[in-house]
Amino acid sequence: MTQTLHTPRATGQAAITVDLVILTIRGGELQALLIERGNPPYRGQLALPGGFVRDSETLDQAALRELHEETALDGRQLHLEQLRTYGDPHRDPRQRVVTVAYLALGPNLPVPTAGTDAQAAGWHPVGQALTRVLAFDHSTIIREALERARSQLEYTTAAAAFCPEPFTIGDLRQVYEVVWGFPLDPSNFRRKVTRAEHFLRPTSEHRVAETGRPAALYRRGSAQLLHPPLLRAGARARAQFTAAALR
Amino acid sequence: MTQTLHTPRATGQAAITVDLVILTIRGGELQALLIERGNPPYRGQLALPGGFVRDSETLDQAALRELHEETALDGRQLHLEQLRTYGDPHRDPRQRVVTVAYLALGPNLPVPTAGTDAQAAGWHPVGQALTRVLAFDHSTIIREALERARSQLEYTTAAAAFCPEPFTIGDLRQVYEVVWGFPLDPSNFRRKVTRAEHFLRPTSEHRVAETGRPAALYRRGSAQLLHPPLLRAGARARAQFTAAALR
DNA sequence: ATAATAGTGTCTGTAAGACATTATATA
DNA sequence: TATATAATGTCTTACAGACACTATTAT
Repeated sequence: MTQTLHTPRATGQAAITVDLVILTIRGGELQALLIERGNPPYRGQLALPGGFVRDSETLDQAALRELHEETALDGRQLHLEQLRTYGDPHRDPRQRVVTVAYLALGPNLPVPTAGTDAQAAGWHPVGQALTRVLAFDHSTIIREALERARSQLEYTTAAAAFCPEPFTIGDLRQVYEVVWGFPLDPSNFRRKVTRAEHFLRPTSEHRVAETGRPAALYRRGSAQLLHPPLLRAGARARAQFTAAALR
Repeated sequence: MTQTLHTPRATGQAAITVDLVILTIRGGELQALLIERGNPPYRGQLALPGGFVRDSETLDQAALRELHEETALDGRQLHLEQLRTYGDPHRDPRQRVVTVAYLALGPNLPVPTAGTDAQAAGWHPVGQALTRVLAFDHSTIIREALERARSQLEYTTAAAAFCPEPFTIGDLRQVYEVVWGFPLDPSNFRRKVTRAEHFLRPTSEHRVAETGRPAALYRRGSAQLLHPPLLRAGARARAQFTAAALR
């Protein structure tokens, strides 16, 4: 027990790692950063980036460090949160490894440099990533991360973490559409996010696109939570109805 | 890294425990199960129940086992979910201990038996528990657990886990009032929960109270999520307004 | 009758969904 | 001009908050 801990024994000892589900939007698609394993087990298979937690660092610090090693970004610009911990005794065939999974959302992240262990790292559309067999229990982790990300968009302002500043309301709407996988009404979406307090900070600038009226540019506001939430339920019902009508 | 793990080294090794925030409603108050530590460090201080994860069990199994050891209940009747993982390198002064915290919600749990390590276990109102200094980082854990529980009541049917079956709508409303800490309109609450699909399963029975009209009895329905959610925001705003008016 | 809680009904304000209309750019 | 996207406005529906009113028990 935490309370007694008379003697340090093998019981309860495990290696601690952090694994990162790093999501970004590239080419109008939601993509996740995956590495190709260079060593057994699961050699040659895709896996989430991650690594050991060092003796001197907190779990959050370990996640930030791994994030920096993989994407050369510091955590100040993006959304990073603990997702869940996975500790099945046989999730790693070699020894017991308990991994704390983190979810990171970032804007237009760069093509990753070659990993420190000469592992190829690259972006993969999450749709593909979900159908592939990943190493360890990483398929489960990425599936739960995607659901968390979708849910975060409902109740928080996390969607703005996907947008490089400054951004338009159209950019922000595209984030929702790509992550949720169905279209939103542009008019109602605008009304919703502009009325939410401190979600968007207006600028006086505009962006001239290839075509169409120039769009006003915004920056991220101070709000973390979205009140009231922007729920998928109604829109999803409509999308399902549409999908049913097409069958 | 999880991916390489060339050599088993000290780096990343830690003891793994589970800690439980077990909440129930007793005497119209939200209470948490705490143990009094019989050994240093933090001897004599209050702490969350918990213990080592065994080599052969999953994290969820460890939480269920500890729950059974502390309350003599199996997990089938109550709500149990992983809360968060705490791994500050100095959270335990003796060695590195990473703990996976769980949140358990149960109906009218019994007075706990003496702990296996002769530790006194007992129920404490969460309000008091929050003001006391608990062992380790358990004050943080219980604070985050309370916020999670309050949030769960908004988006899920978890409130019913606090009610011994069968229960009345008044019982269920009292759960919300006790956990959230402010009163709800009985009429609107009834409309909300009865219209939510598969939240409540009606029975043909009624309960005759000391006074007042007998109340219809319900059992928990199959729904896990509450659509649309029952948000604190509006009600909280009213409560704050009321509190402000009283000052 | 009175008190107390259960349960129903109604009015109002807010916000979401659907969709029409106007504004401003490029080709 | 046509086309595309931005931005505003309008109508309707769903639902929450407030609260009046009825129902059914015990004292």
